[in-house]
Amino acid sequence: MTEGFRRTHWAGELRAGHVGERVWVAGWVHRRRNHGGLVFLDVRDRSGVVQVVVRPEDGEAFALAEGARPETVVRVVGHVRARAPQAVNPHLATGEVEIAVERLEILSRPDPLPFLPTDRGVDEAVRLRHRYIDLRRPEMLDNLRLRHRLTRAVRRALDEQGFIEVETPTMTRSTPEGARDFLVPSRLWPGRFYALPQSPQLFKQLLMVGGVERYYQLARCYRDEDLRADRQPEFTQIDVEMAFVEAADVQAAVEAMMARVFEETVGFRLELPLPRLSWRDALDRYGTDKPDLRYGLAAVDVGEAAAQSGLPVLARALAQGGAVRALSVPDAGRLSRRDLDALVAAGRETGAAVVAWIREGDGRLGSSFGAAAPEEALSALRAAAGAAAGETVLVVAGPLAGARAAVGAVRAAAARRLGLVPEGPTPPALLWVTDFPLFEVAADGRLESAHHPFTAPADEDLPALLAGEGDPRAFGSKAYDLVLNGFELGSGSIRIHRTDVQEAVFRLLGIGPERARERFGFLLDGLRAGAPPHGGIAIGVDRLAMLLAGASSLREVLAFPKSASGLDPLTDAPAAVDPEQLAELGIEVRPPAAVSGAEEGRSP
RNA sequence: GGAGGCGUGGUGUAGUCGGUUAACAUACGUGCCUGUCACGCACGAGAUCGCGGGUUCAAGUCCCGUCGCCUCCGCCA
Repeated sequence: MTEGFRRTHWAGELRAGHVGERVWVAGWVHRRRNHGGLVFLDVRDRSGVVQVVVRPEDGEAFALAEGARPETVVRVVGHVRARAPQAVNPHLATGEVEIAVERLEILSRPDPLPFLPTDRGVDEAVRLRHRYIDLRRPEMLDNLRLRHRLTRAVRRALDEQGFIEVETPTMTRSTPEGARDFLVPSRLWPGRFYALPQSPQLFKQLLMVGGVERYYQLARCYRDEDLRADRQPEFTQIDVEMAFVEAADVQAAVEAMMARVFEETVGFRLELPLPRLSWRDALDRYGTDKPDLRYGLAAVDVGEAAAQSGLPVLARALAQGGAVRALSVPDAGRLSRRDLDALVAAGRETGAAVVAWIREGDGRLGSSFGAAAPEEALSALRAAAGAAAGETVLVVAGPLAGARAAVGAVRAAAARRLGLVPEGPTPPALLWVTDFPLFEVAADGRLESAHHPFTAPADEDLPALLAGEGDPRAFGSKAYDLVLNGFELGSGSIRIHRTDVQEAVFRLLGIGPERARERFGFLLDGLRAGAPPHGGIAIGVDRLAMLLAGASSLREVLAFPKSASGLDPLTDAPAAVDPEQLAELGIEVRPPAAVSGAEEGRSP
């Protein structure tokens, strides 16, 4: 080996077995302990930390070591030697050895840094502004590594199943429906815009028409909507599409992939096939289409008991065509009155007309139905709810949608307060939610696609759809969701591959032939070119990585995330551009006052 | 678009009912220290309390506005 910036070993890999070897190690000074006549440098690289010992008799190296601040970039040449027994550090993987320095080189001296990787509790805004320092923290490197293992497992699993990775454009055309687009102005065609894809949906369908048959891509997607802890404006999907398949085939392919992902990221062996839950059952029992099944607390329909209970509030809800559902909570007296009030409040917020509780105490029943509520009625409701002795029953009533939503809210709040929600990623609750409706009714009464407009209807509803008969709101679809620990991980469907079916769906959605032609003409032409039956799914990589890492924010598994307001704290994007650039694009901007205000308001 | 929380030396925090010199830890600088590993000890420098306005004899503290960060609702086919 010749001179230069090379190294022979990773710092973190040195063990007793290396004792006596002459090694070259390079990295950052993690910590320095200067005892005057003896200096310890902890040298950190990607693999970990190793202690380097420098003594006055080491000459130049000693002078350099004394001046080596944390995060100085160094290379160390020296011999690995065993530490004296009393000097062994059991907390360090390399704690049995140290490097006796022979030569120390300073490769780069840092300015005083806003924070050090060893600092705890640094504000996230500061971390993001100086992400290159933050990424040196082992936790961040671990998250990046986990994400790498995740995408590697995806590629291996899909490759083995015969999928081909194909890239699709990120500069494409805006299609209506769905989220807002990010637009890219065209210089060659002033006044026209590309759009960044919200997903490669139409391209992957055309790849099926194109005979690719099995496609996948780790696709960047862009949606201009407000952010959340689990939502960034640009994100990555495992985009999958297959020809000549039914839903079960797509699901089987994804399950094999997920099994590999869990195995290679968190070392967990998934049991296959994954459980299936119909959309209707998910809503009836858990009050959400993405239930967290790491805990039970399933709701039961207690409409009959409610009708016979004589309780006026329940009778009223039923008379208005509503539903009454009940949830048995094994609280063993752990839920305080205040907890119960909070659960009731959580349920009320979602639009249930009634949220009440019935509990056992001192050998009699108490409830929030009021003192006048007959004990037999409460007892009958408890029995209908399947409550065991000591369990508290929560009753919700109202219009079906409100009652379902309340079940979901109360169930989640109860699980949280009872500590039923595990912290880490394993054991996971991964399942399929199937049999989504084809349409749902928007606030303004119009039909919208529950999944997206290219989702195939259920076979039994196809004739009615084509004939323009029946109630579209009752049509089923071939859509399915993959749900992990209460998060929607992915969404997929068997697609429409017949032009007449696609046109019928557009018609019901209020998309006329001209508009369909204008927006989706290339898809309709494709379907006319001999389209195979096909279907697929898109799975959120960021969200999956977040859950596997046990993180509570997407930002922890992204190297360079955006802030909650969509700003990039590192580059300060989005930023104003030169007037010349705008002129070239034929764009005039009315500068909002906020742009200059943002500059002044920024903290130094 | 809406609601809430937060903003004080580089970093993380304290600062009571408005009151005199804004405190602590750490990082930073200088010196001492030969077995530490969150090394230790001493000394030093470092803040117009996010920004703008207002109330007051007096504002880090109260009021209004604004910017930023975080969380949630709306939104996200």
